[in-house]
Amino acid sequence: MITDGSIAPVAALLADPTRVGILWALVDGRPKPAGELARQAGVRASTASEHLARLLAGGLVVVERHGRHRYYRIGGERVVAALEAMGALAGPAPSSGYRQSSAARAVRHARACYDHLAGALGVDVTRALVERGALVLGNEQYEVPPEGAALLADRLGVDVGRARASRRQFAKACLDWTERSYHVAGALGAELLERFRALGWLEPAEGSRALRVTPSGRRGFRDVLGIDVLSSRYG
Amino acid sequence: MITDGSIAPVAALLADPTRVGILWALVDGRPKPAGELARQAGVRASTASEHLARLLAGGLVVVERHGRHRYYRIGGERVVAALEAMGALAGPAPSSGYRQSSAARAVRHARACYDHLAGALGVDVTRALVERGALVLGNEQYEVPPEGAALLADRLGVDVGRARASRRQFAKACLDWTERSYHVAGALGAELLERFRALGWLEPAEGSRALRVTPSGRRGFRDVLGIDVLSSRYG
DNA sequence: GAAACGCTTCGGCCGCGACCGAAACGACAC
DNA sequence: GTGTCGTTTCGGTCGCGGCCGAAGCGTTTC
Repeated sequence: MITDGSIAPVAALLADPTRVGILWALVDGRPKPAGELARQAGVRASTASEHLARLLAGGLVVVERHGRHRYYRIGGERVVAALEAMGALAGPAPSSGYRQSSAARAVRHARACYDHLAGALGVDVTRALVERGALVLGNEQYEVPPEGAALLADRLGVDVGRARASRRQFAKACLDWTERSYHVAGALGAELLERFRALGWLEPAEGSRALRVTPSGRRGFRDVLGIDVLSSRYG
Repeated sequence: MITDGSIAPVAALLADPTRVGILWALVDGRPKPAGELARQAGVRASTASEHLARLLAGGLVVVERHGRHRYYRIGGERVVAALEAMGALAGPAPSSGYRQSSAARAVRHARACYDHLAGALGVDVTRALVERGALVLGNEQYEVPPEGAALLADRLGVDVGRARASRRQFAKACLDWTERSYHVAGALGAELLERFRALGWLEPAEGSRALRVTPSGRRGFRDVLGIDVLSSRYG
């Protein structure tokens, strides 16, 4: 919102395919060195460096220096939201009636939004954890009572203490547009996603952002959280 | 969502201040002729025409021909959502901690989202109408029972029949990000906003989009809908 | 019919920016 | 120290696109 007329410069940052490619390579939340981003975007290192400098100045990415590498991360969920809004503008045919593309359905199934778990699965996981007393919805964020922490550690191997020690917001309650419901984000959301990956319940699909539920993941979600991944919601 | 990598061309449409100015002049939902848009954007008619042609090709605006005029309208709520997402990217300082600017607060107070009433006031109006039986929330949209139509006509002068006859969706339930609650949109939402304007309850503030509640509006919202505009929600 | 008006198309000018290769700048390894 | 590697900075080329004025097209008015 707000925006006097000043959105043009930041929109210009998204107006170049190379820069969009760089951002798209970063939406999974993992930091990546400039060289890899250059390779993925299909340009020389010098060109990518210029793009990264502009994205940095615009706040769309942030840097961390590690030795002689510079790791770039996405600049925040606002950036992902903007990418998705632009995608909604570019995706559907200009005609008014919009229907979901198969790609959209695939992504909807389970996806890594920024670096926490969003989409239908993220909402269901969050609800299941609330039902089991592992999460309590407070003001704009979730809390984890002591018995909840034990449950998360025992059943899922989640290290709540580590998430709490992070400098990031602990367990933000994030509203998912398409699901119209909350899911847990922040440090705890990232930790959950990391555990699901480590447990082999989720694995990256071939296409960039989507996550696939593995057979063992189906069992895990059903037995531990009571979520039936085969239900119609995920069709 | 979706977005293979194709968002760059549509982002380029928002990368020019003149085009953004044109779109910004259209977000209130009223159709405007090309000449007026050129004047508001501060360019010659020929330049504006080129911009409008590009916006049209991208689906960001639509045209209607009336006599020798061509009236342009905004291309849909998706466009407004994209503008707001870009504004969220441009507005807050690059540093992480985000706080609302005074402009944001002013706009939040009451605003014309697309052409229906959104923001805190839109949500409250919708809730008040639901409480009084004028609206019933159905599946993704509101319905107006017969006694509700009578109430809307008597107390506010809203012509429900005309809204129902419109080719637009009648009374879509639209989720407001910042308020995290529904408000009524579609033809009925536009009709409501029009009535509030005609009654003199709302008037445009100096800054483009914001709407101001007039003194008589304060009385009206309180007496007819039980909404206290002075409450802290609107601060 | 002619004239006025709204809008679009065309030609030309100018500047921004995307790209690359070469060179400079660190950080690490030996 | 020297060499190597990841990254940034610099110079130069090239094409895209925003801007205007003039001309063209369609509509309304007299």
